[in-house]
Amino acid sequence: MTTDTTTTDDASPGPLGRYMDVLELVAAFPGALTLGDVSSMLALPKTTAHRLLKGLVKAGLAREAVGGRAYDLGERLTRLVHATVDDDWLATLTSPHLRQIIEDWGETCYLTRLAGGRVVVAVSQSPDVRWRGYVQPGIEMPVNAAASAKAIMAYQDHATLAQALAQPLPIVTANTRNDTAWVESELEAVRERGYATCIGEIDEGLAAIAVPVTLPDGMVLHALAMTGPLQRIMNERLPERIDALNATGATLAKALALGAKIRERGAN
Amino acid sequence: MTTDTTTTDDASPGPLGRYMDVLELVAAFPGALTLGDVSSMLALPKTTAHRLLKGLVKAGLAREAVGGRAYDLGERLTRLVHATVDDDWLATLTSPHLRQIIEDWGETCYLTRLAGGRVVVAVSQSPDVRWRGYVQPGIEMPVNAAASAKAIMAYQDHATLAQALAQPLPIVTANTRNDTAWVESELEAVRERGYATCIGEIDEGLAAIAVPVTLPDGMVLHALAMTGPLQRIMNERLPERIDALNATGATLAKALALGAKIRERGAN
DNA sequence: CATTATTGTTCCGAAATTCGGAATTGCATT
DNA sequence: AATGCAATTCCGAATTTCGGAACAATAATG
Repeated sequence: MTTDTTTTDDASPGPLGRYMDVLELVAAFPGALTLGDVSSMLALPKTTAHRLLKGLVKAGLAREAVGGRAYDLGERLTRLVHATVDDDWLATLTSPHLRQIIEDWGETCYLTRLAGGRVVVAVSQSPDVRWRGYVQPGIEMPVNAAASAKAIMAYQDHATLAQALAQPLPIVTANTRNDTAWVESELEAVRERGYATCIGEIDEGLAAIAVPVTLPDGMVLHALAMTGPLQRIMNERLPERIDALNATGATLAKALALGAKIRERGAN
Repeated sequence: MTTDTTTTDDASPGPLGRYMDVLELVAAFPGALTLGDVSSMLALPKTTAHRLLKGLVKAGLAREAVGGRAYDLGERLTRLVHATVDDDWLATLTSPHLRQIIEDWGETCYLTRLAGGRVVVAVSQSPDVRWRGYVQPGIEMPVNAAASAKAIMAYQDHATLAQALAQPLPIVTANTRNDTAWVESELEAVRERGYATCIGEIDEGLAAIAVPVTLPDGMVLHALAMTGPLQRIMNERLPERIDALNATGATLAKALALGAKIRERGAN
C-alpha cells in the first residue's frame, strides 16, 4: 500500500524517469559504464538495470560499446539535437566574432535567440573551460533575470511579452525579482540605455551585460552577451564593453540576415 | 514457440519505441507541433498521444512551448548531448583550422576521433548547408568504408583493431567491401601512403580522403578528413590536398595535446 | 454576444507490461 | 581445471499502460 494518493502528482518521475536516470549516467561516463555500475550507482536490481539499458539501446538513445562490456550514447540522440537546433549554421557564422570578443576582453560571451517564445543560448564561447557548464547551447534564459533575455524581450510586441510574462518566472538568488511590474520597468530601462544587465540575479557573484542584435528589417531576435564576475564586468570600463558588443552585434546582424537568406534559398 | 510474441525479438520497438516516434516528430517541427498533429500523423488515439507527450515533458526530453499549444525539445536533451560529447572544447579548438581548409579548398572537412572503440565525427565544417546531414557530430564512421576510420584504425594496436573488425561491417553501396582481409590490406596501404581514401564506398558519387592526426606521444586518436564529389576530390590536385590536410593535422595535434592537458588540470 | 467547432484533458475497466528474486549462462582470471 | 564475477534468462505477482468515451477549455463562427 505504499502507493499514496498521487492523483495528478506533478512531481512523479513519470514512466521515463528511471530510463532518464540511466541515460544521464551513461552520458556522465560515456563508453565506460557497465551494467553493474548502473545497478549499484542507482541502487537498482541487476535485472532492472539490464532491462532499462536494453530499452535505451533499442530506442537508439544508448548503444553498447564495441567491447560489449559498456554503454555509451546512441547516434539518434545526437542526431536529434543537431537536427533540431539549427543553431548549427548559426554557430559557424558567429563563432569567429565571438572569439574576437574573447581575445579582446577575456570574458565568456554568447549569442542567444528567440525560439518559440523563449530565449535560449545559441552559441557560446569561453576562455575558460569551467564556464562551459554555465551557458550551454539550448539552455533557457529567464526574462526576469538574464541580461540576454531582457535585451531581446525589450523589443518584442506586446503579445509575445505578455506570453513570456505569463510563464512562471524563477527565483534563483536573493537578487532575483519576479513581479511583472518590475520586469517591465527593467525592459523600459533597456530601451532607454540600449543595453541590458543582470546583476547577481542568476548567481550571486556573477553579472552579465547584453545588447540586442537588430536585424536589417528592424526585428530583434538575438542578443549578444558578455558575462563574468560581478566586479570585473560592472567596472569603469562598462561603456567600452557595451560599445564592443554593439559593434560586433552590428556585424552579426548582417551575417545573420545573409545566412537566413541563403538558408531559405536552399530549403526548397 | 511459447507465444506469438517471441522472447528475444530484436525487431520489437521496445518500451520507448512510441516515445521516440513522438520525440522524432517534435524534433522535426520544433515549437510548432500540436497534440492533434501527433495524434493524426502517427495514427495514435488522442489520449495516447497526450500521455506520450506528457511523459516526454516530465522526462525533460520535450517541453511545452510558451503559447502552451505546441511542443518543442527539452533542455535536458541538448544538455545531455553537449555534456557527453566533450567534443565541445574540441570544436572550439579546431573549428578555425577546419574553416581555413574550407576557405582554401571549398570542400567539406571534418575531424573524427576514436571513442569507445568506434570512430565518430567530432567536428565538421562545410561550405554548403546541404552537407550538414551527411557528416554530423556523433555519427559513427565504419572501419571498412570511411576514410577517416581507416586513417585512425591503421594506427591502433592489434586488440583494438580486432574488436572493431569483430563488429558487423555494413555494406552501403556496390563499392563497399566488408571482408576482414580486404580491410586489413586497406589499412596496410594507409600505413604505406600515409593517408586513407573512401572511393564511393559510402555514397556512389562521393569520395573522401583522410590523414591521421598523430599526437606528440605518437598516439593516433583523431583523423582529419575532406570529402566531396568523387571527380573533384580524386583529381590531379590530390597530393596538394593531402599536404594541406597533413599541415593542418600537425597544427591540430599540438592544439589537441595542449587542450587535453588543460582540461585534465581542471578536472580535480 | 451566443453558439458552435475544435482541441486538450480526465476517468476508468480491461489488457499487457513491467518488476525483481532466483537460477543460468558466459567470460576472464587464478 | 576451477573459481569468481558479470551479464542474461526465466517467471509469477503486481503495477502499469492502453484507448474508448465523457468532459472541459479554448478558438472560430454567425
